[in-house]
Amino acid sequence: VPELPEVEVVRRGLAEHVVGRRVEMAEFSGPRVARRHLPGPVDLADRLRGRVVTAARRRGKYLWLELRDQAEPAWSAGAADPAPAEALLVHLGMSGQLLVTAPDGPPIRHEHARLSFADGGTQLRFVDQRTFGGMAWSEVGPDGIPTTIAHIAPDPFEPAYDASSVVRRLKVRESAVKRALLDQTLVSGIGNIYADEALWRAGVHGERLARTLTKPTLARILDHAREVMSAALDQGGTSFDALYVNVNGQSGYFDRSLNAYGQEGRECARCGATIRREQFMNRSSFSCPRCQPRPRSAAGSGRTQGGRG
DNA sequence: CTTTTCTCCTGTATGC
DNA sequence: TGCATACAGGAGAAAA
Repeated sequence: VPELPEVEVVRRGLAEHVVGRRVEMAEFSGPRVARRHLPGPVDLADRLRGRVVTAARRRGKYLWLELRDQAEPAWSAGAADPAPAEALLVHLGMSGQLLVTAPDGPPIRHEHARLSFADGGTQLRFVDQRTFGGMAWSEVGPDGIPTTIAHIAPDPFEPAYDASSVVRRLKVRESAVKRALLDQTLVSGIGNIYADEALWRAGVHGERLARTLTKPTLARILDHAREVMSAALDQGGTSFDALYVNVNGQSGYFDRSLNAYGQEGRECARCGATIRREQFMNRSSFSCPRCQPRPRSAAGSGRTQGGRG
């Protein structure tokens, strides 16, 4: 499941293998992969053809290829402001992969999009088993962010990220703190795995109401989220090779030293208690029963009681 | 307006 | 062995 660190690994791969190249042709398997692009896949392909990829950028779990008409910045000659860029926006969803492959190979299973380049070199393919991910075209706003994801908050690694502002918004949230951490309009990049890890590190149960936690505690949770994602990114850089922009959320990164997520039945690394698994927001949550005691009253609402043994 | 639930999808694991 | 079911879950639409 690609969260911020995994998406960043992909972005780096794109920066290395795709930036600077001119798109010769884009092909899409059908409307679903381009469902966020309302004019449809044919229009999307038209918008990509002939454009030069000038950058690979990311906010949270979204990434995008910046598109311009030429590689050389027109403004370097000393004219006016640069023309606003456009972007091919990509979200990997749960199972999306961007793969750099040899040109003109046979379709990969679940391949939904393919970009070929004018240099005749490697191709970029979007492969997604569950097709929760997708691609869309977007203008880029004056802040450098595609306008279609203007509602996505800065992630903890951006200069625009303001932790104290996030804490203030958490302080008035009428919902469980884990639900808030997963809200990409509050802070982006955190998914189920790193939310559980951050809460474990902070020693806070995810179903506690956000507004009942102190500001220092909320700040600590956010700091832990950034730190655990940073550590994961350090480890994730390895599973990469020349022709393979790895997105393989499965094998490559599962060596991550997780303390809570997926650790049901194992000993808590801090206190030795047995890590438990509970259902929350119809998802699995993992926590330490001793380090992260449940709130007294049901905080998150919804179906919170674990139904699995 | 804020918050919660529902829906999309398919490979893998588990149960009877 | 075979078939049915649970599960993984990000994000936006829809509902409350």
